[in-house]
Amino acid sequence: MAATRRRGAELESAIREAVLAEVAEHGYAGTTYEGVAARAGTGKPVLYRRWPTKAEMVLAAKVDDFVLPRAPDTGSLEKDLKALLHELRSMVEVVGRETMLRLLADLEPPSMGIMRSLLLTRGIEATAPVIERAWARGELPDIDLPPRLLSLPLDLARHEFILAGELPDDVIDAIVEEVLLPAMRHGRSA
Amino acid sequence: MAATRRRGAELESAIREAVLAEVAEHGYAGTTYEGVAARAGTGKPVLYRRWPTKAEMVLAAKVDDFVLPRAPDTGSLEKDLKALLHELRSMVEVVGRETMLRLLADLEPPSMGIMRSLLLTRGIEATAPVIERAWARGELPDIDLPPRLLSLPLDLARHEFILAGELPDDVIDAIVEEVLLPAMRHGRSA
DNA sequence: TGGGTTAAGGAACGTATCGTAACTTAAGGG
DNA sequence: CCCTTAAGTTACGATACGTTCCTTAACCCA
Repeated sequence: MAATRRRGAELESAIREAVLAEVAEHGYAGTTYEGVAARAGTGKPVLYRRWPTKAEMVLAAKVDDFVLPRAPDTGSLEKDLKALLHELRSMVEVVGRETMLRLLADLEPPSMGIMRSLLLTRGIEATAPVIERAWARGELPDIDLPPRLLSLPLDLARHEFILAGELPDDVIDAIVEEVLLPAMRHGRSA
Repeated sequence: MAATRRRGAELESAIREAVLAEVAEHGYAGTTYEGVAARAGTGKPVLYRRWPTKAEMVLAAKVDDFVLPRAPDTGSLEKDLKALLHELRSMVEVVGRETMLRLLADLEPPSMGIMRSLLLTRGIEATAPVIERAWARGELPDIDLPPRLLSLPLDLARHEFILAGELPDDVIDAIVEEVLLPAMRHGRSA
């Protein structure tokens, strides 16, 4: 049928687009190897050769959506933190609650570790510049915060999103005002 | 074949035991209507008549495992909080990470809301007595903490368990010392 | 106690997806 | 230009799904 036969990057990106489209259209649970293969104009064996499980296939297609949230310098720690969580919200909404939960449930040790450290590392990396700016402004004592405190903002927001399926503005405000600011202003140094 | 035919509570508890055994043996993903029916000595239609989805069937069997963690009075807020998280650990280990994640992913609005408010309510109820004892000891200013701060201990522990699959002692210590105590001692009142 | 209603028990169905196994034949490299 | 690799295609058995139908035991109530 197909006079031509794709290889390498061309094929991979066609598959990637098919995976994303299927997940967007039918959800993670409704995404199947057969559906992806059909949409990508290829066959199941081509997919199985690359990813032994659906979870790894979806993760490979979605991994670029796990971007690093970057908070703008708003002039204050409180506003920076709120801006950071707004950034995160856009990000998790792209990934989606169902996909996030099923990836966490389906992925096995090798890939699971990658995803976990990706979430953790990003959580710390994203918050670090916000803290450094607060130091520069004199809003926080100039001592290192423990890693757990650095990952706290994204951890709390993620937990909220996983449970509630959304992250409304007032919840962001409450997290920042009631939890993050007190903990960071008075937290133990590392 | 069966000269006798069970009904009501007798049948329900046989099914319940079968669900728990199947989940324990094959995991949530490996649990099927057919497996449960076979183990309970009944048929699939009997199960489908009661629960339209596997998630609701498992939730019904597991709901009693979502107990309220009770922290003993250890004499200090710090130790009370650590004891509370140790209690929670026993609880979530019974439910299991995979079951927790897949229930969160599979349950639909009606049952999902029940589970969510169950987690949230328990999280607040479990922490409240710990805070009251801290007030009595003079360890905390005698002002109401916002609900988000009350649910924070179990929220953080749950998030850790969901991501890491375990909740080691040193993580409990770090959560309490680096996050919970600073936040609670200096948190805004409600 | 008898008659009627409910639902348990059992079997079978078509459908969908899984994961794998062949086979052919383009595509790309030496 | 040959030769290795792997894309594309078809087909397979196995498993679980969700449903339908039928029988008859268990229970309720008159």
